[in-house]
Amino acid sequence: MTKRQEEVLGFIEDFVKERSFAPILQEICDHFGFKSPNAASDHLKALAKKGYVAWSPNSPRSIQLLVRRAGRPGRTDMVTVPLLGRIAAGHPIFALENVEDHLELPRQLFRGRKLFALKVQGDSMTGAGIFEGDLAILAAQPDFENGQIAAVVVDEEATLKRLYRTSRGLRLKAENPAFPDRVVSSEAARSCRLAGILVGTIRRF
Amino acid sequence: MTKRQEEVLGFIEDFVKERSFAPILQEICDHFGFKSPNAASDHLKALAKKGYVAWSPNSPRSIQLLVRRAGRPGRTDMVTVPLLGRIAAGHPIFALENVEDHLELPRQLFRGRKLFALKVQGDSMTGAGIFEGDLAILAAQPDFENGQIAAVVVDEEATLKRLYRTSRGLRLKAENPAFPDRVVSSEAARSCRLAGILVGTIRRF
DNA sequence: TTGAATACTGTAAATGGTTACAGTAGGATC
DNA sequence: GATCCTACTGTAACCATTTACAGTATTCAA
Repeated sequence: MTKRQEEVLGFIEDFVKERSFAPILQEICDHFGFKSPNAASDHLKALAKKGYVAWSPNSPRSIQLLVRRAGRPGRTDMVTVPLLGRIAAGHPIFALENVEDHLELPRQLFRGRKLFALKVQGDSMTGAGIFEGDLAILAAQPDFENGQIAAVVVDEEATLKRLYRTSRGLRLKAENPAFPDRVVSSEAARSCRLAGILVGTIRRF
Repeated sequence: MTKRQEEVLGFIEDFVKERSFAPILQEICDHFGFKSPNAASDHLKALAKKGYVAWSPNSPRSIQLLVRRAGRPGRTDMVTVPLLGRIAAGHPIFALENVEDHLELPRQLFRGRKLFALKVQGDSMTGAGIFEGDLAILAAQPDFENGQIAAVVVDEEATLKRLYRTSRGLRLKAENPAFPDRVVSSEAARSCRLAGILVGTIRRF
């Protein structure tokens, strides 16, 4: 592949990436300043001959890219956030068996380093604007500050609650009058692990 | 989306999956046995109006799928979503002077193509779990379906409300008993523009 | 130094594909 | 009973896009 052909192929790749369909000959010409559609056509014939692209005769925008080349570097720094399902009490939170899916999110969107996501179940936090089906984004952290919302693993289950330290132990407060507070004594607190604190929510309509 | 429209959309998805470019109208017609290209054209117009596809006029094979339904792998490409501030009634929504900031989001996180964001002000939609300070992600669309939450520009201001078509005009319903409904008559509807429909929210704690 | 490939310009024909306009029929809504 | 939306048929105009044909200049290998 010549240098020029590589440039043309690169342009087509970029075009497809951005618009999700291939350019017409004229658009290739416009980009490079060619004054005849045959300039683009010639390049495509060469690329087809060498196996980089294919297209159907008489069909606009039918160019197919046949070779996947090294991807260009992305500008935004992304984090892959695991969407966790059931969190078993005995297992480490990030165990592979817990991972149901992955989200790719821009790193700077939410604060915190070790991020993970949970799908909200139940209505215990509706008072804080957190509803069933929301994605809760959490930062894995060993500690919390009074009044923060966090995911706590108690009895083999992860629940989202507002946390307070009290003289009698840990207080888990739901943001919904229908759900009573729950106090975990300091002794029992060993069977109760802080999974992470809430840094954000995402809801899709 | 009607059953037939879903079938057409499904065919386009399959076609793109297999051949990596969109079909022409005639190919859609061939598949369904339509005898006029307008049959396919009509379906596409309906799908476009509802935000499922987009295409460029006079451009063969330029149909873009806007909603990711079946869990396609696809690498994460990003959209730059403008965070809009004050939306002046006379100006185009995307006017540069409106843009306060930009968000980089994974394209497949929210459906819709022309995305923009607004910072929620006020408590009129708390019943729908939308609170002051939330980022509302909206898709610019010319039309809506009954009951959808949308940003409407009335009197130089953008408000988020649930929309209904009624015999007397457009009904803007707040999701908070403290805020009364508002009905915009068909005549006054000219001074009231649909900016976009709500596709998601993001909250940062 | 000849031939073959690359890298284009320029014009025009041919055709592929979209769109416009007109119309039919059924179902839903009010 | 009027009106609107869906779901098509049919014809034809319009134009977008490809392709054919003819030609120039440069590079590179045999």
